[in-house]
Amino acid sequence: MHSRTPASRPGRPRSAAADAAILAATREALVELGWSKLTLQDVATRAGVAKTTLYRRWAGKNELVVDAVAELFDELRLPDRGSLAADIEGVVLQFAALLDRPECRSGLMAVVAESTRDDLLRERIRGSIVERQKRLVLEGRARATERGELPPEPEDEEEAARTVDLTFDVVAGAVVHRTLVSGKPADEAWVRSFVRVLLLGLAAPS
Amino acid sequence: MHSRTPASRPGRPRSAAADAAILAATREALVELGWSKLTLQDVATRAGVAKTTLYRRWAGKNELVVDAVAELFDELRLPDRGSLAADIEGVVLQFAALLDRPECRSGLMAVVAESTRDDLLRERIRGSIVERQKRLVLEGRARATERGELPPEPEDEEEAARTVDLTFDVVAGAVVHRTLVSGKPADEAWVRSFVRVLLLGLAAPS
Amino acid sequence: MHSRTPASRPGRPRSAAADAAILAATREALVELGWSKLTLQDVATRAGVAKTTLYRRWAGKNELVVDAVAELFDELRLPDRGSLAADIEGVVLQFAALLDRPECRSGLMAVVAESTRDDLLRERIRGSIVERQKRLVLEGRARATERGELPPEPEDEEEAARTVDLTFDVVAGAVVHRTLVSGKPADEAWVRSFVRVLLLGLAAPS
Amino acid sequence: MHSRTPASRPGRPRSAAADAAILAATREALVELGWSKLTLQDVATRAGVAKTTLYRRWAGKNELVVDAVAELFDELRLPDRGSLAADIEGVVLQFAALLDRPECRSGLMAVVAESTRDDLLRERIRGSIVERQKRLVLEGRARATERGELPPEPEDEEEAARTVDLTFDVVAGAVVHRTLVSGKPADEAWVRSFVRVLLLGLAAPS
DNA sequence: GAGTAAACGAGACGGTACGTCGGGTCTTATG
DNA sequence: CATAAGACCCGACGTACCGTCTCGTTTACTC
Repeated sequence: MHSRTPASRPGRPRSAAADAAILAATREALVELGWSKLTLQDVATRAGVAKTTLYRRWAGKNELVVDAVAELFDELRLPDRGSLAADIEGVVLQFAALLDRPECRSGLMAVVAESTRDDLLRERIRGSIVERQKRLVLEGRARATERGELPPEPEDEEEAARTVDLTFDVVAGAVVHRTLVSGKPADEAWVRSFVRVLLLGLAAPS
Repeated sequence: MHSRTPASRPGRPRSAAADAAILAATREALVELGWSKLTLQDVATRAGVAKTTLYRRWAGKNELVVDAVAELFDELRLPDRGSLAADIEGVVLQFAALLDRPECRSGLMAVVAESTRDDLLRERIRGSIVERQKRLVLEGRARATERGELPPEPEDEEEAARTVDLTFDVVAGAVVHRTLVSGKPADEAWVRSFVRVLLLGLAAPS
Repeated sequence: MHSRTPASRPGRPRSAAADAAILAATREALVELGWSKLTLQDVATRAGVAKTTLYRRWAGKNELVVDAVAELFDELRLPDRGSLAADIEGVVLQFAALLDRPECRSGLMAVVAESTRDDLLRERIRGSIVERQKRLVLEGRARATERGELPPEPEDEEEAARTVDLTFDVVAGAVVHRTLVSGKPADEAWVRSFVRVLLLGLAAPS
Repeated sequence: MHSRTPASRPGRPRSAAADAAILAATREALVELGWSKLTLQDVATRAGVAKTTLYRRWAGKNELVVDAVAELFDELRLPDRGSLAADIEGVVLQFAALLDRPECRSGLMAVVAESTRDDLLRERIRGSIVERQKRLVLEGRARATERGELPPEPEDEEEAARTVDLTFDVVAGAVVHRTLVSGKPADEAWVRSFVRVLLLGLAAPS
């Protein structure tokens, strides 16, 4: 294993404070300017840092924004509200609130768009954002299985993973589409309808 | 009603051929370069047109790409395969194929990202792309209701519209998320699983 | 000889009023905008004329401005003030006043500058402006010779022409340089000093 | 006195070589293209420099060309040929040769034309070109006075300055007009005639 | 506590695209 | 035919941002 903490390399160490300041400044700039008008010089200035310092740590705008946005998603929590439906409603509302924050709206879609032509960037997004948050699905599923609300997990691990992926794509996709494409709020009423369809299907009697 | 066909305005009329050539050139450039490296000068050159001609018709890159991509979505058709599930599978596969085309991948997410800070652009996207394709949901729903696969539409018109919106967000969102965010193919197996969840719910016995 | 008055050519005849309006509009625009910011579209609009009409009559900006400025020089008159010195002073003051008008300042030097790379333009300037005004030198010289202020003209015609040219270059050049390059007014005091040098030479006792 | 050499300002210092390369490239482009077809991008490319570097140092085409042309004038020298007439003839011939160089012809008149509407530019021209070269008049005058060819300088300083200015306007103006407006060469014969008039006046017996 | 090596702030630099503007040509319908 | 209107192609404009570089300075660790 290569030295992760290189036993203090020679020379002046990188400022730890700078990283945090830069990410915060990036989010601040995203709020005020949005992705396309955000400039790295502006971020550097807001962070009280030189542009070179910024380039020493991130390869470019995309990578920086991925990291800045990724931190936001770690705030998500799966509440225990007693039933699967209520639990999902809770986390979906949090997710909707997150997507309502301008730094998230502007940044997330932009890097996803860039990632369609940049495989490294896609992997970075998947690693930093998508896969990290599948923990929520896993946790909810486990809790629901325990409660008897869902059938036991299939023994086939791949099959189980596919179900998690599908669930995540449906939930995340629906909320993102509602919020950013349709441009309507994912409010409590909508979330209730959505979770109903998710659990019971479209064909269920209303 | 104001004159829609202004009985020949003075001066040389705009070239009708130019519009089509520009939109085609835009898609071509999206395929080769992707959104972020696409330049209007390049599009103009491909279309055999001056840059000014392009700016006379569209306000900028965003508006141009929306129109170029919107045309693609009109190719979608709802096949009649005998059952609701099969119909949805059919159209979802078409949608997935569309999102697999580079001109669509690069362009669509980018303009959605821009639209988070530009209300006019969002409306343009909604009008040109989203609302236009809800026809597919309406048609599928009507056909399924006729077949007895879905309960009759609610009498409340707003309620009905909400259901259509929700269905569209779930379907479009899931496919987009699978394809562009998770970066995995929306192949037949995945579509079958997805439609099963959509119609019967997550809790359904497998 | 080709038909100068074409006995009514077929089709609509050219508007005679347009020419005058365009030249006047050109001078007006020169006053307000100067050479470099003057646009042909603007001139056309001021003249109440379409741009095509303008291009049908002049090859471009340079030719148009030469004609517009040339008209101004025809106002110059050689006054009879009784002595050669006084006559020259009179015409030089007129010339200075002309060069003080913005339409002249801006236009004249600009076309001269262009003419350094465009032989047709130089000939046009010479024909329309320079040679036309040598009449003043000829007239003044004749009058002075008659008065006995100058020796009789040399019999050699070329020699005589050379003297006229030299005189014109010295007078016109000095005034232009004073006014446009040195940027100081060619007022009465300066003109008096200048004419003294011109007639008596630098070495003359003051 | 404020720091002229600011003890090394922060940041990368400006490339000294770039300035010279740009001015040389400007003259080269003036020769090949002339003022009106000269583009800053082309100059930058010739100089092996980015367009931005050029704009960082000069406000625009006018300022750049003034500096590029001004350097040429510093080559002028007043030869000592033994008499005032011969000295003037010598420097006038140099001046004529200078005005025969395409980079000078195109550039000089163009910036003078622009300066009629731009006071800062006029001052720049005066400072960089006109006033600098009055040294030649001063030197010639001093030498001639010493030789007894000219009466001693007036004690009134303003009066003396006025004479210098007048001489400069007459000499420079005549040569410029002969060369650029009349479009004929200021060759030895012409220069001899001119200097004769300058020193002895028009009325002198030939 | 001097030496070394890297991080750092500042800003110049080579590029590239932007959106605008003017020149000059053309294509309409109208006079 | 000439004209008014305006679209069209072309190319330069001046600006902005990118990502790299080159300075002088600062801050640790090492010998």
